This record gives sequence, structure tokens and C-alpha cells, in this order.
Amino acid sequence: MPNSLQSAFTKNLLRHIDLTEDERTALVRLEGPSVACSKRENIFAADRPDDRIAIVRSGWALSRACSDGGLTTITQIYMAGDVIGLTELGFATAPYDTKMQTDGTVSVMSRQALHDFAKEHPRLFRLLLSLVSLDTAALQDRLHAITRFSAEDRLMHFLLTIKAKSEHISDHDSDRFPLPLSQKDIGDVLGLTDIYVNRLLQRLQKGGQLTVNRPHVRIHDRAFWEHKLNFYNRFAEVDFNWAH
Amino acid sequence: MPNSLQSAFTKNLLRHIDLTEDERTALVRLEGPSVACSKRENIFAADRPDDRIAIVRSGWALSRACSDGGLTTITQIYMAGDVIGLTELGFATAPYDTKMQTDGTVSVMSRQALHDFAKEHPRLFRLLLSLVSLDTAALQDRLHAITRFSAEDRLMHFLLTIKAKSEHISDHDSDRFPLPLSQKDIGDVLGLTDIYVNRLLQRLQKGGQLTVNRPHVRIHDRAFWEHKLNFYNRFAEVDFNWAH
DNA sequence: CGCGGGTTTGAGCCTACTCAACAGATGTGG
DNA sequence: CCACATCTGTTGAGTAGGCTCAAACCCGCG
Repeated sequence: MPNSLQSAFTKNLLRHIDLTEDERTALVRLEGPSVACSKRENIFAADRPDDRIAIVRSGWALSRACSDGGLTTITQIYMAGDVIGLTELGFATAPYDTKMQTDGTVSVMSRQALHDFAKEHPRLFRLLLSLVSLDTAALQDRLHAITRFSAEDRLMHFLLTIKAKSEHISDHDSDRFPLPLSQKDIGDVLGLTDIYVNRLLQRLQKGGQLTVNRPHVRIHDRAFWEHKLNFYNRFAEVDFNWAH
Repeated sequence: MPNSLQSAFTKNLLRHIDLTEDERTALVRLEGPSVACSKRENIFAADRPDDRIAIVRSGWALSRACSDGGLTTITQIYMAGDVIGLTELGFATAPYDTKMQTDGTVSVMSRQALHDFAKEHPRLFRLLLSLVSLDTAALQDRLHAITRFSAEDRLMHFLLTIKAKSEHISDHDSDRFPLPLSQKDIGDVLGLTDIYVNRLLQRLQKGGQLTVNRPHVRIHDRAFWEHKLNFYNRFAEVDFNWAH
């Protein structure tokens, strides 16, 4: 199969292991057909039982936790090749709303299909679990950052994480990377107000540490920031020995 | 097998499904022998490769994220019956330090053993994944609380979570529950200073909302707090239909 | 009895928030 | 294609929730 026709999901797995022809077709079958989803469109709703999972083929999706009073937190960020729903297998109804953040395409399938897939291809399923654990570790890193870092450090930590994740998904070596989030959204990731995010972004730009060129961002001295924040690139660390 | 001899882990699973005799013995074999661990003893270290997982038989264990400057965050709280390491399968080295918080006992096993277990008992393995997802949801709830709640609400949210989790593990219906954490530790969960935690606890006690009787705590009007905070008891929601 | 870990109290300060207003983009319907 | 509404970004001024620093206290333990 020509490389260009492989889904982001398949490419994601190929980055870590070789796939047999059989496994490739199983992946294609698992993903099934994809549907176009436009910005803001709902994928999973936290108020309606839904026994499915989804794979993002293109675009970004976000999960949000909301409580009354308009307090919202963006709990997860999904990019092309990510699976939505693997951390929600124990729930009849998704714990959070998940919506498209950009236009994109998504494949939706039943948990049953995943179940069957796991039975046929235990090795791939284990790889999937390993990849999920990267996101969980990144989530805990973010928890630590939000819990203990200053606002500026939180912002930089977030930008480093997005950079790390987006280059894990599609390796482009430039320091430039996409960030299709409003300042309000960034605040909802970091626990800051949009106004303060604005001031931080300006300060970083005036200090020559960052260039914002919506919807793209460039970090000027990545290594310096990674060192300063003790940043671990969780997505670069995948170990898959246990599965063989 | 007499009920009293079953491990906390087995009891945990039994709360959700019936087990065949075969499955019970497989669980016993998976857990293997347990070792006593005293307070503060290390289980997994973030600086040494370790290809294992652990099951807590008794006592509490905590994972901590630390960065220089003494900033630490408690990322996970493990109680009897919990599995440590299922969210770290993609790492050769554990992303965080995990230590006993109280004296207790723990069973340690290789990922390979888990792998074999999953092959033999896919149904139980899926249940395990479902249970892991509860903790991940609780983690995201905590992220939301820390991100957007006031210090007092964060504290109450945390107490509700501990209460919910501890009664999920061993059902006692009293409003009293164990909390073997210092005020500094609580601060490390919530992103507050020990001093401020102290003031909050006193305020709640003086307001007649809470009784602290170390190492136990009693919430006086749980329903009121759950309503006020929009609290979801994730541990009460387990759905396991997808696995059958 | 001295020591260390944990808790308690007080005083002052700073980070990040609130409120308010405007400017620029984006989008939508007529 | 314009007019209006909405969303996003920008700027200023004042505020407060939770922090810092410092010191005392309590209690179990060697």
C-alpha cells in the first residue's frame, strides 16, 4: 500500500513496530470508513450513553470538563492518529464531552470491534495500550505543572508538550508547530484566564522567546526551556519490549 | 475459598463480576506471594528501568512527581486491591516514584506475567482495563478541580474522592474514612501549601462541616458537598457490558 | 530529655484574577 | 456585498486568594 494512503493511525503504529500485511488489513478494517466532522462538532457527549470509540484521521479534537458557572477545563487533546475512548472503557456514558476543535475526519467504531481486534491481534492491542500510557503520563505531567508551576512556566510546559506530541504524530523537524486554540482555550488547558494568557504570550514574544503566527507557533530555544522546566518528552520514550 | 482469605484485588473484581474457580486460581497465581513494605519504602523508582507491575494487598501507596526546588505533586493514590503500573506500560522506566504511604503488603510481578494472564483470561483483563479507566477519569476530575476550583472546593473535592474510592474498595457505609496523609501531603495533592491546608481544615471543622480524628475524617453532609461541587462518583459507575 | 516531624498562628506580600472598554477578525443573513 | 452580531484579542486599573517567612507548639520516640 502506498505510504500516502495509510491512515495517521497506521502510521502512528508503524513508527514503533513493523506490521505484517495481515495486521495492516486488520487495522484498515478496524478503522472502517471515516466521516468528515466540522469544527465544534460533537463526537462524544457526556449525557448520552455511547458504547463506542473513535480514531482521529485528521484535525484536532478536545475533551472538556465543565461545571456550572462556566468553569471549563480541557482535559484531553487528540490529534491525527489518536484513539478516543480507550481511557473510558469502564463507562456507559463518556465522562466528558469531546468535540472537534478544527475541521477534520474521524472513524467511529464499537467497543465490540476493538474487543475483536484485541483477540485477533494481541500484539497490536498491547502496543495500543502502551501508547495510551504515554498520554496518561503526559496528563500527569500536566497535572504537576498546573499544580506547582507559575503561570509562565505552565504555558511553556504546555507549548513543549504540544510540540512534542505533534512531532510524535508527524515528524517535522522545524521548531514551528500548529496550535489551533484560542487564548481562552489555552487558558482552559492551563487554568488561567484568557486575559492573562494574552499577557504571557506577549511577554514571551517581546522577550524574543516565542513567535506566534496564528495558528502556528515557534519556540526559539526549545532546549533551554526543556532544561529549565525539567521537561520529559514522554512521546519519545516508548518502550515496547514487554509485548514481544 | 473462604472470603476472608481472598486478596483485596480479587474482592475488587468480584464486586463487578462472578468468577469461575479457574479464574480465581489464575488471580491467585498472578498475584503470587506478597511482601511486607513499611512506610516510605520505595516500590518503583523513576530513575531505574523496571519492567514490572505491582498489586497492593494492604496499605496505601503514592506516586509523586518531583521537580527541582522541592516542588512535588502526588499524582496517584493506590489503595488495597489497586494495580500499580498499568498506566505505565509504555515506559522502560516508571515515569514517577511510587512509595508506600503506610505500612502494608504488596505483590510484585513482571509485565510478562500480566501478558500471559491477559491471554488466558481476556475477560478479566478487559475488566482490569475498565477499572483502570475509572482512575483515569478520577485523575481528570482532579485536574479539573485543581485547574478551576477555589482552594476550599478543591479540598472538599479531594475528600469526596477519597471517600468514594475507599468505599469502592471496602464497603463501609459510615461517613468516616481513613486519610493517612499529612497536611503537607494533602497540599501536594491539591497544589496548596501545608499552612493553607491547615487553615482550610480548621475553617471546615469550625463551620461544623468536617471532623478530623487522625488518621480518620468524617464529612458531615456528603450529599450537600457532592451537589455543590457537581461531584461524580466515578467508582460507582462501572459499566462492563462491552466485555461480554 | 532533646530531637524531628507535623501542626498552628500571625503579618505582609505578590501573582493572577476581575471588571470594563475597545479593536479586529470572522461569520451570517438579507 | 454590505450590515450586524459574535467571537477573539488587547489594554488599563484595582483587588484578593493563597503564598512566604518566621516562630511557637505538640507529640511520639530514641
